[in-house]
Amino acid sequence: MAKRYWLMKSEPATYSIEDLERDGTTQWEGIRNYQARNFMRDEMKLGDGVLFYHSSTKPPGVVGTAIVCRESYPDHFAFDKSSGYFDAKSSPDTPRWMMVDVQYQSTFKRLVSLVELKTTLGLEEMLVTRKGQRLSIQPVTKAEFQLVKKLGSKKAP
DNA sequence: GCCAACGTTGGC
DNA sequence: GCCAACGTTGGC
Repeated sequence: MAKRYWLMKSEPATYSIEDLERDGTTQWEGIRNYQARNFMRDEMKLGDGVLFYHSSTKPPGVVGTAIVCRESYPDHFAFDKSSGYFDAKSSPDTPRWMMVDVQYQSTFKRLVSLVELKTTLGLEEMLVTRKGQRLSIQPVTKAEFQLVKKLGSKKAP
C-alpha cells in the first residue's frame, strides 16, 4: 500500500502546530463526523503524510506537516462523561468513534493560506478550497502534498 | 424512507 | 457576528 497524504484541520485555539511540536505526538480525538472517521478507520496508515491546517483563524491555512504514527483505535473520549467529546451512543464494546495518533514533523517557514491554495496552479482542486467543504480530514494527492510543503518551506512568494 | 428542523463548521 | 453549506435527528 503506497503512502497516502491527508489534510487535517485544527483550530489553533484548541490545538496548534506549536502544541504538536511541544508534545511530539498527539491523539486526534474528537472527530464526530462519519466521513472523517472512516478515513481514519479505513485508510490512514502508519507513515502517511499529513498537512496540518489551522482553521477559524486569520488567515486560515497550512502551517506544517505531521506523520500518522498510530493507526485507528477507539476514541475513548467518547466514553468519558466529563469530556466535551462524550457520546452516549459510543461504548467500549461498540465504539462509534475512532482516532489516530500523529507525530510532529515540521513547521513551515510561513503559512500557506487558503487563498494561496485556491490560486496556486495545481492546488486549486484541493477539497479544502471548495465552498462549503467542512470535512476536517481530507485526502490530498502526493503532488498536492509536495507542492504545499515546498511553498511552505520558502519565504513569502 | 422522506424531509423539516436544528446544530455545526468555518470563511468572511 | 453573520450566514451558507452541510450533516444529523426525529416525527411521521
